[in-house]
Amino acid sequence: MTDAARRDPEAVSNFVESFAAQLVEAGMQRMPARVFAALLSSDAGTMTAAELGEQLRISPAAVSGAVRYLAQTHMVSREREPGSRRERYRVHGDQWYEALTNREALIKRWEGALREGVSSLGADTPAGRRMAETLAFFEFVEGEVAAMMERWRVHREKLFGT
Amino acid sequence: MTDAARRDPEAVSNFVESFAAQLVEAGMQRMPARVFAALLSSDAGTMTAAELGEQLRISPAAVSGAVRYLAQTHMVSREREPGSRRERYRVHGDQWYEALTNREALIKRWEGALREGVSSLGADTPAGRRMAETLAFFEFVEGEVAAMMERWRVHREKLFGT
DNA sequence: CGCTTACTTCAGAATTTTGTGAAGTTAAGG
DNA sequence: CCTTAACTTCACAAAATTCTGAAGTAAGCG
Repeated sequence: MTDAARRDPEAVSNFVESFAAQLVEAGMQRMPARVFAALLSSDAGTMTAAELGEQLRISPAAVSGAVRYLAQTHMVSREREPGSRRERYRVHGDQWYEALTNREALIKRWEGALREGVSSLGADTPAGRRMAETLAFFEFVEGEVAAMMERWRVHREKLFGT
Repeated sequence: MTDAARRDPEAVSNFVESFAAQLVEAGMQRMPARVFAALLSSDAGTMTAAELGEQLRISPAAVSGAVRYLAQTHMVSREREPGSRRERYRVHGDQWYEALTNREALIKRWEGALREGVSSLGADTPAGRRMAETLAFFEFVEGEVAAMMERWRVHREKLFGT
């Protein structure tokens, strides 16, 4: 292990907390944000519940809650080491930001609410027309995001190799 | 005014509250979400502070706070009717979702935090490499979003005319 | 000028959210 | 089977946030 590669726990912690703070500002809950940042900055890309609790100074209950949220939103995955009841949580490196970008369920619900708005306020009213346009925008974005992620994969390969 | 265009206050209110609830779920604060939904579903696309307070049953203080937030994030604009100190708040129809999409300041800060992470954890460590890749992703997205919005304007014109 | 209307700011009450300890559940290991 | 380790759930205390009423500021109007 080179000097550059030796991890300074304080530097790691500084980064974890400052990156987590940015995620919080973007609307993420505090504990999930901290847990996620810790995983992101771990060399293996995985940590156990105990390691997370120790680094972040939080209770097992807090780890459990944060991890459940992160798994539900596909930001991390859970792995069971065979023949053990210790779990490992992993950032999927190239998949978590796809989860971030792909808010499909959310957009679908917005679209539902807007469609309802168009029909209940009347498609022939100014407000109804405004909502129909907004709806068209979301439908457009939905299609574009998929194409963008495909271009990213190509771009990524060019930058970092296969 | 046709029957279809006559506004049923209860239908409007139902839509406002349900759309606001979706915005809240996406991370927006409650009052800004309700105020924004009310503006979006108004025929004129503008409302005064008094109208907002009455429809949403909230105090002038709450209107003031919500509107300040919405103006800061470019979701609505404030207009002064000349020769009056009554203000009108307006959804810019085709601009608010651009504001939603264009989280440039946010992304810039994420990039800053990640750059710091790469250098403090070491560009030659596994964690550093993971963060460098994440950083590249955000840089990529930044460029793509601008192009996507340009395509939207073209698409929009095709759907709704100039 | 002063009155009045419209918005803003601020302190605090009320609500909501968050994180903990403790008890509960599950499954490995003896 | 029984013990114990690992995670989960739950009730509650603490902390943070939200919204209000009241006081403050500014600008039109007489």
